[in-house]
Amino acid sequence: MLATVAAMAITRPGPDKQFDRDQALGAALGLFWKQGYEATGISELLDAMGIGRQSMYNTFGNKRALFLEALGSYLDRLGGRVFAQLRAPGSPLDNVEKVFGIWEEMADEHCDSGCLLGNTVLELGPRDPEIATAMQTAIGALRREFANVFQRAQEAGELNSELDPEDLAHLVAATGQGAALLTKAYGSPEVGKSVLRSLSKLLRGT
Amino acid sequence: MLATVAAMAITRPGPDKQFDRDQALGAALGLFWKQGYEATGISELLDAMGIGRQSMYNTFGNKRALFLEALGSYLDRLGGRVFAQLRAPGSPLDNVEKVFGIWEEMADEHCDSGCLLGNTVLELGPRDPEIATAMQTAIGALRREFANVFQRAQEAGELNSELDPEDLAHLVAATGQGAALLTKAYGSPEVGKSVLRSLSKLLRGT
DNA sequence: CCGAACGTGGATTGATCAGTCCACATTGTG
DNA sequence: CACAATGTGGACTGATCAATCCACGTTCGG
Repeated sequence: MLATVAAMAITRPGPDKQFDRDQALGAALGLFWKQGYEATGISELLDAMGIGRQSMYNTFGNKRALFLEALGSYLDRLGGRVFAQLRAPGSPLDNVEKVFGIWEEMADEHCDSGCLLGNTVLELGPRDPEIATAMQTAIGALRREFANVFQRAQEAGELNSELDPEDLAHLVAATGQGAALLTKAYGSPEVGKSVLRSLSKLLRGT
Repeated sequence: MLATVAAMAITRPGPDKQFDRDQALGAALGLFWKQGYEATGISELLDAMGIGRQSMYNTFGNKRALFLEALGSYLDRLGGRVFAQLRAPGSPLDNVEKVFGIWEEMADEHCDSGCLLGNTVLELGPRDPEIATAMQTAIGALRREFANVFQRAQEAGELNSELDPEDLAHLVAATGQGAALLTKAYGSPEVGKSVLRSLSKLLRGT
């Protein structure tokens, strides 16, 4: 499971850790996100996390486990925002566009990192079946949520009912990934944002 | 330059190479394409190419140069087909859909490899400025060609003239990359093909 | 106040990698 | 036939990597 293990509640003897676990994990996430798994070395991670070697191994296990935790926190955080927005009351198509807004915000703040989900699919998918399966699951969850919201949009008369909600969900997932890739390719958010706005227009039927 | 250096025309003494350079390059391309640059080792390359270590270094220089040649041949081959189709006489929008057909064909034949252009952007873009620039150039050339064809489509009345051809070109480039990514994520061509067909429908105005 | 348990950091290890060295085989030339 | 030039393959090298070992400092329980 990629789900983060809940922090141990039992009090135990000995000194507490001298660093903030979540902050260290966030620093590791930033590096993995921008550089990828293999291109990020342990020493580099330790510098960014501000902790020593043994502390990292004691706390997270090994490099792969650290990466899995960082990936899980990324998916939880981003997925949480996106899913909440898609399920929010109000116009379904407006909610889709608000999700595009979240993605544009990400492009602004992380224009040279892309999307960790897509990055991981390409780098680790071919040689790590467990990660590949987890990524399929994450994409599938996103697609299902979009399919639902497109279904509601059709029922509300906001969307051409000849289109298949499942296919549109695939299209949105693919275009979102492509926008993240172009954003990283150019190191600037403008192209990716233009992509999302064009897709909005097409979905609106113009 | 990524352009392949023309084979030397001058005859020279000594024995000829005992292998087919293009075939060896193709084998290397297949591995880099599927696995990425770092995940592909020299020994693995040599096995697939069917040649010895020293032959590879004599012929291609080093791993990076071998990769650049493989990448160049990929871009030349695929770009050649796509550009020719976009410039072909006839309906501009039909030509766009025929390019989608080329991409679907690629998804069928290489469903677990994705697109080497996108793969390279994500893996090597952040730490190899020369490659990053080359990838920007390749994407830019593709985008320009699509923008031209969308312009012609609008002049022919095939496409809503309120849309910006440049933005649409970005959208198509992004969605194509996203479709390749989803194809690799699932290891099957169906999702990617559905994405391209949905995009076709939307471009046709439903 | 002492001792056990834990966190920490520097030194070390074993594996793996790209790249090189060198001896040998093969071919064309004088 | 012999020499020179080139292609080839196995052994080797130096660097880098993740991961471990071990000695030290700190904190809490009895």
